Amino acid sequence: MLLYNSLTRKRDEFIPNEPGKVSLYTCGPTVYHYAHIGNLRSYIMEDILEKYLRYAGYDVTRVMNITDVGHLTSDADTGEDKMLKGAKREKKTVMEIAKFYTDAFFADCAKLNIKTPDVVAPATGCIDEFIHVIEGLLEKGFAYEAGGNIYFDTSKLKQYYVFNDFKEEDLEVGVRDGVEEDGNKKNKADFVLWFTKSKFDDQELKWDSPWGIGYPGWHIECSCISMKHLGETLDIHCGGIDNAFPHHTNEIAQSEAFLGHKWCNYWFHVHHLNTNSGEMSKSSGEFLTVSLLEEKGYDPLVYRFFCLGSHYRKSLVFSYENLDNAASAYKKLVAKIVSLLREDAGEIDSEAFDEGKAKFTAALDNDLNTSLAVTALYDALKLKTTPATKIALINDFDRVLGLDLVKAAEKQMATEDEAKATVSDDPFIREIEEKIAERIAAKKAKNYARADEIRAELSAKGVTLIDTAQGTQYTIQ
RNA sequence: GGCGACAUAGCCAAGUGGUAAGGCAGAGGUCUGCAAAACCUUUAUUCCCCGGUUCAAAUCCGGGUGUCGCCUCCA
Repeated sequence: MLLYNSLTRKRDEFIPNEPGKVSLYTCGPTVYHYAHIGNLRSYIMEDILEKYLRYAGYDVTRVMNITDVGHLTSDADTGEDKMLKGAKREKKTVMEIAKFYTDAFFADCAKLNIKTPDVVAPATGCIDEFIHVIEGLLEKGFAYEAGGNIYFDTSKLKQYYVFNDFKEEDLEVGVRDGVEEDGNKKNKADFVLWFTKSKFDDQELKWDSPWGIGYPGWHIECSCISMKHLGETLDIHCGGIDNAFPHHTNEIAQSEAFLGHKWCNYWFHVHHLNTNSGEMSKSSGEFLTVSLLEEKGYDPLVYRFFCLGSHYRKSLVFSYENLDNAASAYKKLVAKIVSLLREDAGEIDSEAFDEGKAKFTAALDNDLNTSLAVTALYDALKLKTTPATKIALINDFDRVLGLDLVKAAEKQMATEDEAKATVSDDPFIREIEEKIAERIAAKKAKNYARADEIRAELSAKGVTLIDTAQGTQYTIQ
């Protein structure tokens, strides 16, 4: 399998450290607010990666952190802790905020068929490990104390900028508003491992440490949580592209300085979801969440399908027009599967099955080409073979794609059958059925004006009539 | 200013040197009294631009242009 690796900047053949096993680490959310659908695009694409690795036969262990402390809005001591900000906004404690938004995050993931990682580790549960690693870095001379805080010394590394060919003198400090230079740093790129001096006296969560009471820097948590659960080497590290620098760069710096050897081989970065007006953000424009899409009548899986139509290394533009596009394609797929399920299933033709499957794996083997994998799904439906074979293929693909297509089709069939079988004990249903009978009679008598009138009447009550070969069917809104 | 990614029809996209897949939308048709659905047909002489290499370039090379991202909050 070929996988683009941000470290080498090309597609590399994926070879795990231990044959047959994959250790996978994902930067999880900072649980100070709801995740927006741009955040969730990353988790959807990472879910595809995880599921495809499993599909390909690997024994995968996936770990995700939950950032529930110490993530400042700026790296200098002047920034505000995001968790604290969230707590203030909602007049709750930091722990209450963390619990609430962690649950909300996994609820969104469930709706999008994103598998919960094998290990989910909140940062606040690993303080001892953070302290242990920081102590090690101090001992080895990779860290120093200044102004009460512990900093990582990037000048001690042979190569610090691993993902970008940055030259320190070219970097602009304070390119964004609200970011100030921290005078305690020896080098521009140094970063905080542990804070003891904070301007925020009301920082709720603090721990004792050899350097005084304080709290960890943001970057240290991912390194430590990964090492705690996955050991000294890691196969794939995932995250959004914006995290490549500085977050992942810092993770590599501190992990490899501490371990004294190469840490992670493959870096998988998902590009951003944008809107027509630019990057999606929590602070500007419409705050797009899964719940909002649901309110607007979209099945969350339609959003997943929308994401699969594009490649994870391309930025994708979100618009309702594009989502409608996906919704309509999804609906058509389900309808096709419904008609397949109503046919005689027949036997599974293993030759056709293998042919369909080969296209699918070829697509995903090539740097997770989900768009082509979806095409393989369409191709499977077009194969000249039995419905049983097609359904088997769709179910097989869905282990990776997670679109619940057969499930959705079965649900639709059940609704249709139920509507047919319902006996008229409900007066409204009885009225509808009487009207339909009257309309059929009118049609027979070629009284089309009356037939259309009845259809309009029912339509006003939210009942849509559809004439099919099997007779008139109706749906109630 | 520096670094990186990307650029293919109205939209989403495939394509990794051999003459432009697929999906959505649109158009025309078949079937229906009409709708709807379904099915069939159709929609890029050309891949951001300009050079170059080659028998052959969307694909390789050089130079531009544009969009997005990063340069200490973001996925």
